Amino acid sequence: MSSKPSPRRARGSSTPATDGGAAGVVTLEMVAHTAGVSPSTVSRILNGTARVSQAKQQAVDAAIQSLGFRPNPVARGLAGGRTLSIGVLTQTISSPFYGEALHAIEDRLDEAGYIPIFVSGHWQEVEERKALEALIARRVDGLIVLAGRLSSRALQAGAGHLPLVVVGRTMEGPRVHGLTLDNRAGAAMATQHLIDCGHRRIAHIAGEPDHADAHERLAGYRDALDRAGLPFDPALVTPGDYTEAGGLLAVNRLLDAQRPFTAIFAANDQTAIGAALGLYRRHVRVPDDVSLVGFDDLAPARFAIPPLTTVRQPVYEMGFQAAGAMMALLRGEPAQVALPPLQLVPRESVRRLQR
Amino acid sequence: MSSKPSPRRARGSSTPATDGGAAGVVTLEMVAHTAGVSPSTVSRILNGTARVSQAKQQAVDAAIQSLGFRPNPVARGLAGGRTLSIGVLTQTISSPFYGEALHAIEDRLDEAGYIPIFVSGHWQEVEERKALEALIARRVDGLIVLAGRLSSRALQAGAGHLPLVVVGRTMEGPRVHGLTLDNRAGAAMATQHLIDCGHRRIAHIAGEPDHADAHERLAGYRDALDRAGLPFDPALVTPGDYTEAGGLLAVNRLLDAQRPFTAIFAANDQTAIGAALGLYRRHVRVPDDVSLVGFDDLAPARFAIPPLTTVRQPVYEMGFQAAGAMMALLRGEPAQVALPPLQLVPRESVRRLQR
DNA sequence: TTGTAGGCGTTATCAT
DNA sequence: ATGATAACGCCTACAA
Repeated sequence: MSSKPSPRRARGSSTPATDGGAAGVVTLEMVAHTAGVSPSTVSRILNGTARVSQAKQQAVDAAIQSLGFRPNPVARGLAGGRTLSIGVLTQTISSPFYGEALHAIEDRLDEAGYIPIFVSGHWQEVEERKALEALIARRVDGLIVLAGRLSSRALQAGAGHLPLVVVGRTMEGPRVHGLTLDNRAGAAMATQHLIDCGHRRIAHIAGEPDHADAHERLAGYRDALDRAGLPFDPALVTPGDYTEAGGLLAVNRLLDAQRPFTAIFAANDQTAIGAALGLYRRHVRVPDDVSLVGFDDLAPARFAIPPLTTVRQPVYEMGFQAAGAMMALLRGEPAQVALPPLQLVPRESVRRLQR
Repeated sequence: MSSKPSPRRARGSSTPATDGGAAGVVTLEMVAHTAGVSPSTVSRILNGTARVSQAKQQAVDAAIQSLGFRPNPVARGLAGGRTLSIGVLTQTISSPFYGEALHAIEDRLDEAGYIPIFVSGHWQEVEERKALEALIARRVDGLIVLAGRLSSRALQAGAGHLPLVVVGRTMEGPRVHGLTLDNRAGAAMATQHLIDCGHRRIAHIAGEPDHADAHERLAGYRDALDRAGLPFDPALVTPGDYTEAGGLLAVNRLLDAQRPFTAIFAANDQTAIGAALGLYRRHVRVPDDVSLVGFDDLAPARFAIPPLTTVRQPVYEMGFQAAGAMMALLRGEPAQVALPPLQLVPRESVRRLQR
């Protein structure tokens, strides 16, 4: 004989419950019951896994409505292996730069019924690795990585079999996709703009030394100089770290070096804004005395004093496309992405030199 | 007789696997097996649910190590009802203001082994409600809400039995906690500073009309005026919307009104920065012609030109404390939070008037 | 202290 | 097309 130990909770109890639908208690099984079908049928309807008769379809739909049923993603994750969640490894959740990308990822994923799970790596390998593990333990269905220090190999290994989309890096593979922007061309564009305005002695405040894009931007700066037949003067290049404070320090070094220049191309907007403050402190006027160009076109650039001429990076678009690429990978399709090109946004921080 | 249909996947197979620990395949059952104990024992050790003998303790620890076992949160969520995740309803993931709070929440939660799940409400009731539902469907263990439009009642109802921490609102209850800052006092502080510097005709650019804190800041502004025996001139108060663009527009209105003023207290930093640009455009110098004070002390304030005098809101701290309060609620303890007070941060946008 | 067994809410396989 | 039924990986009431 089968003695049935009291279950932990009465299940599928026939209490229709007057509770109007307090979240969380309505199960698929209850839906099946009130619709007079089997749980499998309900599941099929929910997932479109197979065709079902009109009659049952309707009955189930009705039951779902009246009971206010919401499938439990946790149970789904366990049973089906899909959690409808995508892990997003970012560097700082509050980054002015990536914030917009996160926003976009959220928007795009939401469209598809997915939810992003954000974790921060803080630009540190160990943390990034930990974060990746946490995500995988959470059984995310895919991984989107925004920049970071982890090597591509480590990422691939870390992701295992999960589809992977990496922003800011070129990667290709069956379940892997990388999205990049042409930093070098963008930097050349910025520099060229200064040259077009008659500047000949153009300084550059570089980015964080071990970010690949910092090197690319420096290369773009040199490209433009070369193309214009202008000499490259190492004394006019000084390191920054992509922060305002770094820009401030850098511009002081530049000024102290006594090497004349009429314009500065900063590796990003934050650096440019810091530089602008540095110039202000030393009573060097922008753009009257020195012209300034940034890179990124974050919100603060538009309201800087004076408004900052910069190179627009389609950050939101990048996030959106990254998420889109992930959805494609998940469907087993190749990821097709077309990012809008970088664009120069002329504002008021550059002066055209008289001659 | 019982015919056993082939299971979906071989389970607890005795294959030790040379895979060194490819994430996700090692189950608690396998740990139990290699440690020579029952699964419940392993579970108990993992959760500290009961005392176990030293010997088994060691054996299990060893097994966990060697197998590289990581408990599956999804399964845990299903079985135990705890997902070790906290839902965080924010308004915009890329908000310069809440970004820092999110960062803090992440930090604090991480300490406790929890993970935040961020969703955005975009300041819209319907979205906020949807977001809340999504979080609950995901079986988060608690809810942290950052501002928003949802009424406290709706929040309470939406959260159901889940512990709830709300930032920017006063709420109390057994499983509910609200964190607030004294916006009114902060605004009074800012205004008082201007008064102390000799300003008598002080304009105010208000915040988003239907944010409670906008009203509080306006009230604080009036408080200071009253205390100093200065008249309140409605013509010197104009609405803003907490954005730079709003500040720009507002300052134009102020200037066009031809009503003299020597200082502006803006409802937040973004507004102040927009106002600064507006003044710059009209060739009104800050602080020489007009002094300017903001509110929040976000990063851009420090590098504005000139650096903005403002009232520091401990945003990071708020996020940190909110998460801490949640952890307390989860332990069944009352939430104790002590936020640092608001502080005036004098920088360079205020001029002391000669007399 | 430890083990056994049933259950969490779904999905997927097999059979009809 | 539909229904049983086992399984996903873990937790916990109960028994020992």
